[in-house]
Amino acid sequence: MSVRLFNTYSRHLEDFRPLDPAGRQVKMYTCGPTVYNHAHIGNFRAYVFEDLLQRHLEARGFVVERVMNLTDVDDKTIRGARAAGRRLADFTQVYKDAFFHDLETLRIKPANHFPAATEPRYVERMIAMIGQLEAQGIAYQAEDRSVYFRLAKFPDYGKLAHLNLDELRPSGRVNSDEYEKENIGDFALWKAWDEADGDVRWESPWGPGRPGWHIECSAMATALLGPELDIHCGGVDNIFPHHEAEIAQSECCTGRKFVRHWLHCAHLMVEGQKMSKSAGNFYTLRDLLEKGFTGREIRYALLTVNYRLPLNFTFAGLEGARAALGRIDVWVRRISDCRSQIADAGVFTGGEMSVSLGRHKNFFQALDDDLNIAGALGQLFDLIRESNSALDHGQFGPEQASELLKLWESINRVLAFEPEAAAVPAAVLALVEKRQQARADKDWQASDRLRDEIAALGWIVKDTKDGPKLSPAAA
RNA sequence: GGCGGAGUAGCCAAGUGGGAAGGCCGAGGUCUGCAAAACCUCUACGAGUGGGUUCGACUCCCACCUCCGCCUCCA
Repeated sequence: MSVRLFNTYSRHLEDFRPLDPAGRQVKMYTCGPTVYNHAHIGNFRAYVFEDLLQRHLEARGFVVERVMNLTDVDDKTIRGARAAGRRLADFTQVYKDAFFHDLETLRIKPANHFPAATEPRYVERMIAMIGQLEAQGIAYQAEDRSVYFRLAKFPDYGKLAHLNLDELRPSGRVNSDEYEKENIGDFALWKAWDEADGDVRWESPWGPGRPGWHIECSAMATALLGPELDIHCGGVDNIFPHHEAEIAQSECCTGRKFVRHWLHCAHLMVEGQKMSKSAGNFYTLRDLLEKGFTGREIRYALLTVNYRLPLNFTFAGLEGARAALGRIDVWVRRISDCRSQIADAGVFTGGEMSVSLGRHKNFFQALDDDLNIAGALGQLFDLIRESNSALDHGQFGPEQASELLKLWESINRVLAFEPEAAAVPAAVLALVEKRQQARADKDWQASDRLRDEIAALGWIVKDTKDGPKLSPAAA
């Protein structure tokens, strides 16, 4: 079975086929952050979804080359830099660094390229593309000295969003004083400099200014991945007008179909409410880390709902994520321990790995179906229950455990849920030793006191039939 | 007004024209010095509401209600 993905353009599930004749190389572009503040969990939902997509494609044998852009010049970054009294590049660098740190916390695989809009080679390319559009009569400079895309020249505009532009009703945002444009829908390719921009300016054939937002993605995507992309992702709010504009610019410049598969993830709600600063439910990653949640717990919470459905992000959900991960942790540790044991012929009576192999296969088949993560996790938890039961009944030996761990590793390469292997301090190990002696002596008071001492050092000790097990107190 | 998405247990959530996955929480039990874990069992006679098609509808169709998104630079 092949990977099937919902394509925003066709509004249908489609078999995924990359352009590469060998069917292996995948060119993937993902819209990245505008670095004017810390990214919020809504942003990260999109990045976690894109990470799952990449990892699953890799599990299916594809080689993914991914680009994620950084928008480091626009109205918001310029405004922020001015308010902070800093140079634009210094201002955005803070948020770029924070962004990369956050990606690591959430175990998101780094893209192969993180191009920034202000890099000279990309600004040059944007100017070149605008020049090309102007030569074709598609771009024009208006009286305000900005350069616009002439929508009348691109009839396909609106097809991605399935909007009929003739029926568009003016919303409150449109009636700005942009009367210089030929058509209300024409979007900026080059924004002429004005005083509010300060020293943020590049020279161009149309005078000083800066690139429009949309051209940035077209320039960087085609520079790094070529004229045709296999996959382009973003949040649903990027569909219109950003991605429409990207299609228009790119296809007019290259004469080729820009993107084969468009994927967009739905928005996130917080505690059933729209996330907004005024509602007080606006969270960045660091807000949640300060509340004691870990990156992988947040990753789990962001990942467990299919990307096309709205996700209700709640603290109860985070607690649930913590508990579910704890269940996985215990299971992984259990089969790891089982593997490292010498087979006990008296207990081990033969395994039934066919069940587990079936679950493993089903896990990946669920993801093939437009990243059905809930279905896939259902298979994983069935696998956990079945193998736990087999362990309890002695129908499981080191060889089976070894096989099962390999299956888990391939699953974890997609989920990235495995706990960090925290090194146990020698002091804790020494206390555990002493406690074992106390238990052997049936000195329960000493045993309980030692358990408290171990807890005070941040570790929880549990007595299983295979001996004491340690785990960090805070997941 | 146009276009699109969604309503399944206390919470999250999946598949399916014919027995309603899975996770969290909860209850009982086995095990255990205790605790925890693990394991076993139980928890929606019903799927927003009302119709219709069908031998049979949570699934298909229609209407209505509610929520969410987009409608010119918010993931």
